[in-house]
Amino acid sequence: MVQELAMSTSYKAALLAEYALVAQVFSAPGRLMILEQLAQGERGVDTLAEKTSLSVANCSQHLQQLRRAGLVTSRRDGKAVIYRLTDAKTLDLMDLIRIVAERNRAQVAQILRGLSDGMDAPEPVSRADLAARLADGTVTLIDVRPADEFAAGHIPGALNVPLSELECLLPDLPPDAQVVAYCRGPYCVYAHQAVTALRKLGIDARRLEGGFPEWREDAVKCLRDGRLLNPDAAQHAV
Amino acid sequence: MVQELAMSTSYKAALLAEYALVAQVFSAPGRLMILEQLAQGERGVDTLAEKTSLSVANCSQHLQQLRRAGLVTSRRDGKAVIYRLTDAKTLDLMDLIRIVAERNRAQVAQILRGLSDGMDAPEPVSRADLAARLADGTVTLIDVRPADEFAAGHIPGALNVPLSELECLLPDLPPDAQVVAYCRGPYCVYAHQAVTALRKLGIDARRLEGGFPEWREDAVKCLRDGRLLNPDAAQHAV
DNA sequence: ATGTTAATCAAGTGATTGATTGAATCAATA
DNA sequence: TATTGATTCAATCAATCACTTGATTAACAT
Repeated sequence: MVQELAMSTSYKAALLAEYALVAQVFSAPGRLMILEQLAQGERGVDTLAEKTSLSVANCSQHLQQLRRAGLVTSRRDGKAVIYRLTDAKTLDLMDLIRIVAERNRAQVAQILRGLSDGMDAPEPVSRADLAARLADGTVTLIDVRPADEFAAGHIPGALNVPLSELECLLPDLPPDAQVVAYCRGPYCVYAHQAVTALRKLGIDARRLEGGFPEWREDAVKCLRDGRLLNPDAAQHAV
Repeated sequence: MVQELAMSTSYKAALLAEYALVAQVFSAPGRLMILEQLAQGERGVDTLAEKTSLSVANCSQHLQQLRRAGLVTSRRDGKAVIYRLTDAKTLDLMDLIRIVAERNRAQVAQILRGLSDGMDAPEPVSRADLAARLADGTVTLIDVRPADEFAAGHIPGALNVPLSELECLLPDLPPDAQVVAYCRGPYCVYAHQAVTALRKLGIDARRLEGGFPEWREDAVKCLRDGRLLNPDAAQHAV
């Protein structure tokens, strides 16, 4: 039994080391950026390096740490090596890290307040609400990501309006329009900023809860359940 | 607008640094052990040092990292400084780290198989199942933690049987008894080992999903909802 | 073959981390 | 007030990490 106790501590130490290793993977801002990009879809190394403004070599090294931890897998496509997330749960973990940070670290709340620039940010719109509103046609949905990411996939019915072109949207907008903005996900600040900018102009703008990856997860789930969340289809259904 | 984009990246960098910092706190086995202990209830520094077999100074330093990250708070009780978790969500985060590790790292699955020592471990018992079974009286619930932790709080109806005293349980056990074992929580291996040992002796033993902290969380929730999960009370209700 | 592009590897640097030791601080009590 | 015991701070060391640079491998095109 003494032997078993000793075994116990060694097993425990090994497990704790494994858990710590997984946590460590999320403890570098660069890797969080990479994971955020991979959440949008599979990407090559140079694309990731460009989007995260890391050097290619550095990005590659981060990717291999992620692979060693089992969080990403790669395949070859010609000269390119394409990486993708192995498990959607990874995104849940990232989101929970964010939630714990927001709840327990005053600094985070302060930064988020800074993003709304003095205005009180309205509650985000839930994905279910968005689907209903899109079906009604009572809302304008804008995708605030760069054009290439929009092209690689977006919520049906969304307009691609990168932050720098926000003003171009205004002329086509009725004054009482309700705008919902989304971007890469919970880590991305584009939608925050778009909402703040639009509200400064007196427009009723709100943020979508989560971003494109979260919406897609929901959509996949709903399709699996035989229901429809796809707003284009929903319009016909309603 | 260019200025806003620059702002965007600086805000984003600040947020990512915050998230990375929270993740980093979970990236040391020693801190995970401390958090597991604090999940059971508030503890003083020397108790934590003893339970985790860390030096007092080292433990204190870890605790201050945890405090800097906002995950624990402290109060003074006489000469002692008592630490406690500020947020129950922290436990959810630890559990999700464990789940991601189990799903994506083969090594973890291998270690867990090693814990069952060749036998195929049965599915854990859910907490709802346990409540029902306890009410029926068709199950023997054992708490495999050290006596002092049992004394500081345990599931009503549980017998305290530390691993080293597992054999003492046998004489009082009918041969067809169903045993459910629990310990500190998902990070703890005591219950795994108790189940393996008992099953080797031909006893129908299973592990409770989670551990004492998770059960308590559930119990608190149920009390808040006006329902009753407390098995002692449930026995009267049924 | 040769060159090109994409990704990885290898080595080195500066900064950070976890742990140890011993001294300093603090609150309660004699 | 002085003492005691519990905790924290400070200095240190070895190990690790993120990142850079330059060389190397791999797939494809000419």
